[in-house]
Amino acid sequence: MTTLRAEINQLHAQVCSGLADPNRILMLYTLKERPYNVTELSSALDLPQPTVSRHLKILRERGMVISKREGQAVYYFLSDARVIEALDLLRAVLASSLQSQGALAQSAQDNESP
Amino acid sequence: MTTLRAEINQLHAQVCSGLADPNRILMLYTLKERPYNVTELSSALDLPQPTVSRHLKILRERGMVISKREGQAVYYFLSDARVIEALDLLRAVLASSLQSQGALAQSAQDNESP
DNA sequence: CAGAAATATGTACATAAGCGAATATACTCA
DNA sequence: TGAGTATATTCGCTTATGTACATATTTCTG
Repeated sequence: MTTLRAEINQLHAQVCSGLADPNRILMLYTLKERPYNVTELSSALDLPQPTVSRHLKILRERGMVISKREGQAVYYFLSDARVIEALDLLRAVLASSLQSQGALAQSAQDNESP
Repeated sequence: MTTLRAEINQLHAQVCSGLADPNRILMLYTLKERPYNVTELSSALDLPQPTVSRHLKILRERGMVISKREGQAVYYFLSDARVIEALDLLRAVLASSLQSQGALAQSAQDNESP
């Protein structure tokens, strides 16, 4: 299906590419707890303000966070908790993967210098 | 927590970065149905064989697919169905996002040349 | 063992992406 | 309106990533 390819291109361009940076993932997990404005997020994550602003822009353009101005501050909200659900699933995948690798390392060790 | 940051760095490096290319996402969805060898996948997705091989290497290094040699062919298997679950969640996020945008476009149209 | 088939890798190149530093814009309040 | 605070953007640079093409490697078969 050319339709599937198109849908997946959009999935990548609009969502997955938003997860293609560790700082952005960290931001999403941070915003899961409560909304932050840029300065708060900047100091909470110990990242330069322009860096935070740039990443937030990327997440906003992809519809993964929502911004709301309150006076001089702009607060950012996680727009869809399912993003966190997805990330948690991927963390579970990672955990399994690490466990498998560990098991392999173990069996390799068993076979070491026999 | 520096621990959270470390874990998320690993999550990104090992899993999320594997999803940072539309062809790889397409490959994962394809392998969800059944195992494919490189040639089959290459022709099924209409991608050059070296391209497919390279992407598969990336997915394999991240533990997202498993390879098994059968004669001259190397078959690739999806290693963890939760990757697909996560992608489906992200597709749902995308769908909601598009719907919101659509609603916004609609209300913008309502306010058009009043 | 030679040749074919399947897969992996090396190289070169183009492009995308992130970052630091500086600067611009938006908003508030005296 | 002008200073101060918060946020966004631009510029220059560096690094990372994907691809095409050619080639190497592995495995099977005769």
